[in-house]
Amino acid sequence: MRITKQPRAYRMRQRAELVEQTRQRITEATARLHTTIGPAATSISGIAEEAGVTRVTVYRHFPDLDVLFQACRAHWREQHPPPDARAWPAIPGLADRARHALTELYGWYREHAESLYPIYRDMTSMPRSSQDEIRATNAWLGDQLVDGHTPKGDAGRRLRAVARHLVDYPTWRSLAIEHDLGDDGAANVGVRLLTAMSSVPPDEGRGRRASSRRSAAGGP
Amino acid sequence: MRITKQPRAYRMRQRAELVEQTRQRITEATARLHTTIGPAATSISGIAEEAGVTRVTVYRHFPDLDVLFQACRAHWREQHPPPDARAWPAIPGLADRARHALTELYGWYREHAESLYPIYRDMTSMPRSSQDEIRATNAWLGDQLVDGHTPKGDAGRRLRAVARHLVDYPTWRSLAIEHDLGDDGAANVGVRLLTAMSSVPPDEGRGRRASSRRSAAGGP
DNA sequence: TATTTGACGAACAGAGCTGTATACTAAACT
DNA sequence: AGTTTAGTATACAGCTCTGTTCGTCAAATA
Repeated sequence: MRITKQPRAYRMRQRAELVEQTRQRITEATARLHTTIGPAATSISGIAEEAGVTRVTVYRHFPDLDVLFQACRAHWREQHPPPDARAWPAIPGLADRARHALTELYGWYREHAESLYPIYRDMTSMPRSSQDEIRATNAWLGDQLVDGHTPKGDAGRRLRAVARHLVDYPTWRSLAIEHDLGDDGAANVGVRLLTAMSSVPPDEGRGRRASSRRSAAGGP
Repeated sequence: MRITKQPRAYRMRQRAELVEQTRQRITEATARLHTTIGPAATSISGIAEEAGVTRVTVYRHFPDLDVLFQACRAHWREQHPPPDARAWPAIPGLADRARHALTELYGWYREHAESLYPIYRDMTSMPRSSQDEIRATNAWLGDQLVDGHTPKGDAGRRLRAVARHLVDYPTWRSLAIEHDLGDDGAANVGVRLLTAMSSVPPDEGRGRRASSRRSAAGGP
């Protein structure tokens, strides 16, 4: 170890690249395991083996598991881009938007049903940070679905709650797969529910509060 | 060991009782663990310790884990009887019945929210037999909810699917807790959805209706 | 060419769980 | 009073995982 002020200039051009490749292999191995056996059954040893690397190497690259999990999720989503929910609010009618959005989203869920399954199943065995990230993403999705259609009071809160419930992967799975409605069937249920909810009497929710029009709701 | 035809009369009056007590302690210990740390984290060692018994004793009483799990569930449900869904079909109107049934059921879920949580969370780590039992119970609950209101074709199938979705514990949890609708709010959503579904045009189910594909780019 | 360093290989000590086997104890039984 | 047996205590051998340390190798680098 050097204690000199200028500890010798060392740039690592190609070196850095190799290092990055190793990091990638670890990240990808983790993603592969998370989407098959699931996070709960994924051990450091397993990751190392899957990546063709020593356990020590994994520890070196990711002393903090949270970082690995985040990198893993980021990598996977980059390779499997979800529908662009930012475009949803452009569709004015709630029913139209819901039909479009849910069809799009449920299609994506269907496409990656197997991969996403272990993730949601093992949610609680993941670090808090990852859980929060997933939950935030989901909440944002729901908000995009009803943005501009949520009145100020409880009616708005209820509609948003239902929207968030509908965009959740487990909800899709329950409707479309477990109860055999299929993607279209599940989407129709969602549309029906949202339109039905948007005309709920104001006293039907958690408390009582008047309903008005207009609202905003933004993304994270 | 005796090989006589009549291998010595041995009745075990009080003995049998003590044995049964031990079995009970094991069953209760298992229930306690399942409803706290969850089935996935419940080891034989843990059960033995919790029951104040040796591992060997657990093995002796329950060579088959499935049997233990079933006994455990039966015991718990006996101590915490769920609403009597057999009474539901007596209520003629779908909306009325749904309101009554869901309020009752969701109240029970609320009461045992903490206990049921680990069970459903760790569903997949339980023996198939237990999973099937739970699923069957749920399906039956849903059927009671819409019994007599299901037309012959797809419309009936869809309504039943929605009903089964609504009586599922995870659905309650998602609506009432995760998305903060509370029990009443969740029940109202259920009623709304069921009544909305019972008037769905017959072509809206699993049928066609093409969908736009993905639009790339990610959310947040 | 001499230096740096990422990755390897091997080992350590520890933890927890599994299933099986043994001999012993004490209480319930006939 | 003698027999049966549920439960104990203890041990074995096996498996997987954890986190850390240390010496070595080879390739990228100045």
